[in-house]
Amino acid sequence: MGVSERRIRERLDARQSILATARELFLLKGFEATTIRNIAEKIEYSPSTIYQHFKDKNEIFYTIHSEAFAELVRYLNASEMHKNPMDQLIALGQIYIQFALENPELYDLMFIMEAPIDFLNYLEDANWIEGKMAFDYLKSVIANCIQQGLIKETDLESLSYLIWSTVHGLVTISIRKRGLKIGLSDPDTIIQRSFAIFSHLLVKS
Amino acid sequence: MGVSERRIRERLDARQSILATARELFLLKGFEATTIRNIAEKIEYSPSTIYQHFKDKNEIFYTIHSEAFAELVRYLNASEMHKNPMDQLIALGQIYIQFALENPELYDLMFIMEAPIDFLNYLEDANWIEGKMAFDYLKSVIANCIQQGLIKETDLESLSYLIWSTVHGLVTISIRKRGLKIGLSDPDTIIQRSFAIFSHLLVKS
DNA sequence: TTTTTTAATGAACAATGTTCTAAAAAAAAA
DNA sequence: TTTTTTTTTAGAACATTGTTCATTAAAAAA
Repeated sequence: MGVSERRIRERLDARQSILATARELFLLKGFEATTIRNIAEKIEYSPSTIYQHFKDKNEIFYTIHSEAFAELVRYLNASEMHKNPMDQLIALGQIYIQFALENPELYDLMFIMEAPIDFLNYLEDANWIEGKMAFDYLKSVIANCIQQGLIKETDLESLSYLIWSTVHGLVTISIRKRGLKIGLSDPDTIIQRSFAIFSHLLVKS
Repeated sequence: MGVSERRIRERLDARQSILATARELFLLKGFEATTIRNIAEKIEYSPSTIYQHFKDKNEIFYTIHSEAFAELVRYLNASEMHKNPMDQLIALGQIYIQFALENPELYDLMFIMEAPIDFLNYLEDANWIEGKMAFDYLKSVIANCIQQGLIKETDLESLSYLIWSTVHGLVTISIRKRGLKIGLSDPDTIIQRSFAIFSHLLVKS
């Protein structure tokens, strides 16, 4: 009988509507201003029902964070149009920056906020697979660059960490509003220019 | 009569003890876990008294944030032992990283957390002078490098932003715990190695 | 001593995440 | 169809939070 299947489907639907609403409110008002009661009200359930689907607020936002990684991957895939790994690497950086600037709240959740990592720490010895996969992908592209002699550097891990850090730094200064109130010209422009300088440094190395 | 002077002094003492306690608790337990009631209890005042000295919790932590900048400047001053501006620039980066790794909570408050900036936004058209001064100092050192032909780059602002972003990115990935759960080797080590690579890129440009 | 100004308090408010017990609904068994 | 069992939902309750406000205590001025 398909009754139990329907129940599973209903549970999944409820879960999905919680996530969709949480995400909507989060993008609209931010993490702290998105309350369990807000979410519950919008999906017309009681607050306590939400706790049958998620351990706590952090788990909800950990899940959204994971979904956001799927979107980032979709962005990054566009880099594979480039045959030359150096071109691909630079495209990767540009797309990463583009994703962050177009989805600052999601980027925040993925790479700055503590909530998702707090939930991860609650699960014992759980790895941050979303981050690890993205970093491994970056590493593989850089490895190609090295292999083809486009970059001469032996320490793959450190170079990858440097490149990630650089684009991460470029966008987080902006996202956490340290760039605005410092008298800089338009944030997006300076990020693009800074990345261009960094690309030149890399290519000529 | 010195009576009003004493009262001013007493007010300042109270203010200072609020700040000292807030800072102590913050370094121990973090921002959110440091409550107004915690602070009040420790200095043996009622919670409401604190609001006679500070508008809200954000103002307390904005003040601590400003004090932390004085400490950062103390760190950075050590870079002036170098005559060669390129050496100074690299020392600047290393000291900046050192400060962040030795005072991760303070660094968080200064460059990542939203609380101080939220308070700044409450004051209308207030500039982030602490950040601006630090950035201007960095710019001046880089300007010296350009002037002496050690770096060939016309866009001073973008290059400065790039260098700041890079060291900021290096340390924030670690501070917000994205480096740990990714299977990286020791965070401090990889940060040092990555910065060394970056230094080489800069020097050879 | 009396008046006025200043400082400090304690109670109270609204909002939060979360838990727990009881009710309602649905499914399974009789 | 009726009864029993299981699952789902709700509502009340708890402890905490930042913050405000009327009232009391203290200190300074007159």
